[in-house]
Amino acid sequence: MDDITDPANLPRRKLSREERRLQLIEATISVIAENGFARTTLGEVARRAGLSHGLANFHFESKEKLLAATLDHLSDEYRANWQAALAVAGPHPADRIAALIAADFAPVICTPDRLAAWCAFWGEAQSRPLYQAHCGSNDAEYQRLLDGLCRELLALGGYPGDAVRMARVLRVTTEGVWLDLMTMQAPYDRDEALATVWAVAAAFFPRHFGPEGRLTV
Amino acid sequence: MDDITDPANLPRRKLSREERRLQLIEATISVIAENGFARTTLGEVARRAGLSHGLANFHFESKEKLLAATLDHLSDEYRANWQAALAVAGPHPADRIAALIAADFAPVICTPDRLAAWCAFWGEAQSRPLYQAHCGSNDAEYQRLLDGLCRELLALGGYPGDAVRMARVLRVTTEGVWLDLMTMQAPYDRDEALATVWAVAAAFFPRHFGPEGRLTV
Amino acid sequence: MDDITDPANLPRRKLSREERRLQLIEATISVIAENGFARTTLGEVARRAGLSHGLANFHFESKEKLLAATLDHLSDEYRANWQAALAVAGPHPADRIAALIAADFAPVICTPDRLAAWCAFWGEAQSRPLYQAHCGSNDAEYQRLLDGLCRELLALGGYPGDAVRMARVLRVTTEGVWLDLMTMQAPYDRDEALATVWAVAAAFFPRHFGPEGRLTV
Amino acid sequence: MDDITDPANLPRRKLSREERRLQLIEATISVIAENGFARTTLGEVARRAGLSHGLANFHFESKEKLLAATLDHLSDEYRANWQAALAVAGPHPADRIAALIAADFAPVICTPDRLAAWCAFWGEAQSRPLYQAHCGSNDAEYQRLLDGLCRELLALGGYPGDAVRMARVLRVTTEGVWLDLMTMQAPYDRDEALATVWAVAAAFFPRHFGPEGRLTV
DNA sequence: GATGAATGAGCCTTCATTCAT
DNA sequence: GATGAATGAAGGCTCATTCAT
Repeated sequence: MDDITDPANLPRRKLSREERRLQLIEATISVIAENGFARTTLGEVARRAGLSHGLANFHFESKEKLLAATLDHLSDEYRANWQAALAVAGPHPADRIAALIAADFAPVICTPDRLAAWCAFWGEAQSRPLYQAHCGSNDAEYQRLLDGLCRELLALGGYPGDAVRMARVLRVTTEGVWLDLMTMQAPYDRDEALATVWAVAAAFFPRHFGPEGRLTV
Repeated sequence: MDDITDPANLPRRKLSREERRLQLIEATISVIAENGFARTTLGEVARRAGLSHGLANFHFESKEKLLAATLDHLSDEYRANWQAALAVAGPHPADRIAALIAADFAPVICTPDRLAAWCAFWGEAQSRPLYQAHCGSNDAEYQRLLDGLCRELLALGGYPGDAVRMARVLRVTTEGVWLDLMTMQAPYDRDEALATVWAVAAAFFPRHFGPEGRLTV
Repeated sequence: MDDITDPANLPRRKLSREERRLQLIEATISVIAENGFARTTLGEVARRAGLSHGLANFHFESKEKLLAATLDHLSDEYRANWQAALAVAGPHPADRIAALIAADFAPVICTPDRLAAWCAFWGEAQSRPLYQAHCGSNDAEYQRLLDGLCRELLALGGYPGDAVRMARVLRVTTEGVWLDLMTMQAPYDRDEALATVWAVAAAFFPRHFGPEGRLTV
Repeated sequence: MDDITDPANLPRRKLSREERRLQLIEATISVIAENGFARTTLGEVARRAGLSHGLANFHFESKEKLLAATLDHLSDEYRANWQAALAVAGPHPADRIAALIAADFAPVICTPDRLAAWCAFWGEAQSRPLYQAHCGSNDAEYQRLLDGLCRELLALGGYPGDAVRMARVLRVTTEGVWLDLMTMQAPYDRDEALATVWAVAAAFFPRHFGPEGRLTV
């Protein structure tokens, strides 16, 4: 009855807290991406994770907290991604800006599921306080960093213009092409998306960002 | 009891089909903006319009169709706005591009409610087929137009670069700053938003779009 | 504006009270037959009658009363039918019983719509008081008549058995084959239905009801 | 507060799936019988079962499927009843026909609630496809059996007549007296109902079915 | 008479949450 | 830890009824 060698007992083996949480968070991203915020239910999340209905509540206490944890996960993952990219980038501001741009289209980050989940969080007014609470500081950190890099490169290159606006354009262009990838019926591919953001950098910093997607420092 | 000024008697006043539909659509935009897609209920829409919930179904048959009609309304309104702007713009491509950019930030269009509603429709996976069906052709028309104008201006000004990408950047930058206006805790104002998009145009077409938000043809 | 020769005014011409009522009752029978009791709505009845929604209530005050009037109509029609059949039948009890049986399968009465409506009224518990109130006396009259005829024929023919039971069997067999016509996937036709009831009469009164559906008095 | 005898705690007691399903099906039969098809609501069914309305959907997914399960239950119960009766009946066709007739008036089957529910399913056009899908095969099996028995007895006894029609009359007479029990204000009792069907058998097969409800083989 | 907009009660269904096992 | 039965609030929708026009 309690034979641990019985295969029927195997699926029931208890996973660690953290493993279960991650499993449920990934399922949540997937469900949000596919069904949208409005039709994301705990039941569907649990089903996709191959778990029972009640377990999601057991691990996260409430749907609200599961969504918050999901947003946290996405935000941390995003931050870790660009930080890793920065770590291996050269010291020149153009290098670092290029690294940040490229990082946004890394295969781990620029996944259909993850893009759709981001869009859902942006679009849902209900989630705005959630978003502020969980991504606000990460976003602000990113923005300060990009602002600084643009200011440095502006000074180095003697370019005209407003660094804050340029940083903003770089950021929102990325978000915009992400939206395109979600919204359009026959969207362009990830390379074209990256090239589009690169074109912005090339327009702002023509002597550093070449037309062919290469740095020309 | 028969006091016609009694507000309780007002809802029973009959309006024409079109007036009621518009009233309900405006209420829908308002509710989506405030509560998000997931928490937009027929009941709340009706309450905000000061009507009974049954009336929404009477006029639109279902929630789905009310949302579709709302999206149609937004889409038509947006299209009418930029077409009107084009109608009074000069023939030069720079004039026309500037008109299109400015139109996106017209007070009628760039309303908090309307921006939030647009974002909600973009973000909700559930509404993607709806969006395609109701805005797809308008979007495509806008994009073709902007593509053509960029191509003309590129040729006229002897600028380097890819017209399609430039048109795309102009469009997604607008969407991006709209998102900022929705997402940020302390967003910049509409003028700064417009200036941001203008900065893109100035970077792409420096001899036509001056740094001060003025055409320099 | 009030040109009576304008063809557009023709469909609006006001019908007499009785014509409208009949029109609505026929529509009700049709809707009950097709959709069943549970899905019979005033709206559908009005639509099928080609009239406006509110008119049904205007003429019948409530749905309940429309159904009652429909049942009255069916009941009166049924009664009128067998009374007419009796009026032209000979005086012999066998003649009169045969006339009653045949009357139940007259093309005017034994219509799919009407059968289905009868079944609906029988089946719907809710309508049982309604049924009693509106058909009870007609049913009782019919039953007394048939009881009497069976008693006479029993005496005349020297048959054994209980007249009341025989009358009951004749009646319920008719109802039963009606139900068959409604319930079965591939029911037999009206002639076979009539032959079935005739077979009962032939079993009870073999010297009067021949095997070939002919009286053998 | 934790008193297990407190009735308020009872509903929270968990039962197995099958027990709950049966409980809800019995409640459904009862509500259909009392209120009719049109006024059978999940809420009323749940209330009568002493459960929450959500549970009905939990166990049956939809009202439609609850009704289908109810019909299945009735149909299986009916079939099991006459099969059990056949199992203990003698081999002679008259014995078997008599067993079938008597089975239809067994106290378990011929309950007011169950009769009313049957009538409701017959009468409601909406439920006709449901009926075909769930009772069609059982009905056909019963009919084939009765056809065969009548044919055998006809041959054995040298009776004139059409076996199929006789079988049909036996069946519809049963249904008809059932309807009487439902429809009439002061119906006769179950014994008289049985005697009525017996009278039919006696008329068809006089040398086997005696006038006193006894087989005379 | 006739129309159809408007109301609101009531239904079916979904789903977050609780909790006995 | 894990399961899944049970609850009940809330949402979408239908429809009988009312009533201004």
